[in-house]
Amino acid sequence: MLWLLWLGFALGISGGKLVAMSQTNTRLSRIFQQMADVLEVLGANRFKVIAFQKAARVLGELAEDVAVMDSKTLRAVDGIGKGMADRIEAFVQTGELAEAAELMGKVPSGVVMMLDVPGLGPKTVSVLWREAGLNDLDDLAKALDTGELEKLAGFGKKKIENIKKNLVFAKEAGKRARIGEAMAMALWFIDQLKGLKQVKRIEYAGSLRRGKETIGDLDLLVAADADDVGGIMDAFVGLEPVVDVIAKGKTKSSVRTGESSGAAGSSKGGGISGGGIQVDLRVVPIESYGAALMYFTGSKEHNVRLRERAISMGMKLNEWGLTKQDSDEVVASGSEEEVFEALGLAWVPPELREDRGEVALADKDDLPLLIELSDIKAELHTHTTASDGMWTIEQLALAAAERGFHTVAITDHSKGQVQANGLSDERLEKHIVAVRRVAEKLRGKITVLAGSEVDILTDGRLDYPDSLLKELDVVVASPHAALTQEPAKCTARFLKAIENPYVTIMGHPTGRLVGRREGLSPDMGALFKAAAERGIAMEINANHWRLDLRDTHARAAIAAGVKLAINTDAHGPGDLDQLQFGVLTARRAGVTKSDVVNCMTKAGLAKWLKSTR
DNA sequence: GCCGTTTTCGGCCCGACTGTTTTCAGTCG
Repeated sequence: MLWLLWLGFALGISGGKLVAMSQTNTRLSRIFQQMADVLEVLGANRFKVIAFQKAARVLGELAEDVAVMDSKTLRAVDGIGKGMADRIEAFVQTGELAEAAELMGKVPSGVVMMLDVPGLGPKTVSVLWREAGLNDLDDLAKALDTGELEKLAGFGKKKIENIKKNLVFAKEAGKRARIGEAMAMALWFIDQLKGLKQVKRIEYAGSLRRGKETIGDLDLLVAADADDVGGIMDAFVGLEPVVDVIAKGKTKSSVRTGESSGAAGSSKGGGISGGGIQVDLRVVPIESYGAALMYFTGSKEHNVRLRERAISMGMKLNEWGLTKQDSDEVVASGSEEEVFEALGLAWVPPELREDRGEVALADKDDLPLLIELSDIKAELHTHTTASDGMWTIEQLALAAAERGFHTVAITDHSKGQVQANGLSDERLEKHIVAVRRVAEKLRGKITVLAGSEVDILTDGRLDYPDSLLKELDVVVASPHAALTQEPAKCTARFLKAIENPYVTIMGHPTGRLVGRREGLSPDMGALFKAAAERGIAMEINANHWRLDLRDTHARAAIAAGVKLAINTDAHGPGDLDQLQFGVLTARRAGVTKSDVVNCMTKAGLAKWLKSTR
C-alpha cells in the first residue's frame, strides 16, 4: 500500500493531467538550471544554487504537468517550496519569468557557457569574466593564446594548458552515451582489468548500475591491496582506448577514451555521444568495498539522503565505511547489505537509488520486489526476413527457445512500412500460414504465435482491416510515421487505436529515439486509462535506442493499473540481449513481475491474450 | 531556497585530485 502511495506521490498523480514530456515542465526545468548557473557565477549562496538545481531536476523528472497542478500539490513536491512554487505559477500564468530574464541579463550567456569547460567552475569563470573581461568561449580561446591570463592570480602555466586542452570538450558537454554503448564499453574495461592478479573484485557502478537510459561517464570500482594500487592504475591508464589522463592518484584515476575506440563496439554511427567517454576508476581495500560501491553507484542525491540519515544516527557515511561519529569506529563497510542494515534500512536496488522516496520505503521495509531478467518467459515483438529482420521464422523461434522462453510472437511490419518491406494483406495471409507451419514443427519446444506490428496510421486507423487482424494471435500497434504530431492529435490517434478490439499491445508509444528523436508527447494519463480499461498492455521497447515507454512513463502506467509488455523488437541475432535494458528500465519504474505479461506462464499468457479480444 | 518525530531558524554530505600553493581553494562526482 505504501508502495502505491509512494508511486502516486513521486508522480504527483492527483487526478491531474499526465503528459509525455510537458512543455511547461521542460521549459521551467531549463530556466531554473540557467538561473542556477548564473547565480553560481555571481557567487550566490551555494545552497540557493543547489535549490535551483534541485528544482530543475525535479521538474525534469516530474510526470505530471505543473501547468495543471493545484497549488497545494505543487508545494508538496519535494524540492519545490514556496519560492519555487510562486515562480512556477507566475510562469504558468504569464508564460514568462521576469526574474529569470533579469538574472540572465546580469551575466552574458557566453560566460555561462564557460562552465561547460571541464575544470572551469563558477569561481574561475567569474575571474575570467570580471577580471580578464572575457565574454564567451571565443574570447577565452584567444586569451589563452596571448598569455595574458598568466597575470591573473591563481593562473599558472599548467592550469592554462588544461583549459586549452579542455576547451574542445565544452561542445561535448551534456552529451551522454546510450546505455547499450556504455554497457559494452564498461564490460570491455572490466574484461581487461579483471585478469590482473592484484584485482580482487571489479564491477561497474554509477548511472550504468542504476540502469539509466543514458550514461555520462563510466564508473568502475576495484578492490585491491593498497600496495597494488599503483600497478592497477598504470594498467588502466595504459589501455588502448585511453587518449587522455585527466587525473591519476592513489585511489582514483580518470581518463577519456578516443572517439572510435574499439571498446565501444558501437555499430551505429551518430547518436548522442559523438566523442569518447570519461572513465573513472576507483580502487579501495576489500574491507571498504560495500561502502565504496554505494558511494560510487549514487545517485548523488540518494547518497546525500543516506549521509544525513547516518548523521542523525550519530554516525558518518563515506566511501570508506559507516563509522561512529565520536570514535571513528567502523560500524559497517564490507557489503552494501551490511551498510544499509546498520542504517536501519532494507537493501535498496541500485535502479531505485534516485532519491524519489526509496529511502523512506526501505525504512519501512516496503520496497517492491523488482522484476528480474530471468522472470521474462516470452518475447512478443519480433521481425523476420519476411519484413526487415535477419532471421527466418524458425531461426528466431529457436533462438527464443534457447533463451528459455515458452512463447514467441512473430510480428513483422505492416504494409505502410514500405522501406521495411512491410507485408501486404495477401503476404500477411501467406505469412500466417508459414508461421503456423513452424509452430507445428516446434510444438513442444516453444509456442510460436502469429502476429503483426501493425502501423497506427496518422488518424488512428490500423494498417490492416479487422478481418485480417482477427486472424492474428498478437497485434502490436505502433506509430512509425507522423512522429511530430501535436499532443492533442496524437492522443486522439492513439486512443482510437486502443479502441480497436484486436490490439493486444501498444508498441513504443512515443516513437522517440534516445538522443536523436524527441518523438510524440501524447497525454499518457489518458492512454493509460484507456489501456487499463481495454485490458491491453503498453510496451517497454527494450532496444536501447528506444526504451519506450521510458522509466517515468512505466511508473505512471503501473500506478494506473496498466499491464506492461517488455519486448526486444528483435530484428536479428544479438537483439534478444537488449532485453536487459528493458528490464532495467522497468526496475527503475518499480515494476514487479506481476505487472508484466511476458512473465506469465504459458497458459497464463494464452489466457490473457484471449482476454484482450 | 528548502526543510522539519532533535521544526519555523539554522542548518544544509563528504572526500580525492590538481594546481598553485607554503596550508589551501577550486572542481568534481
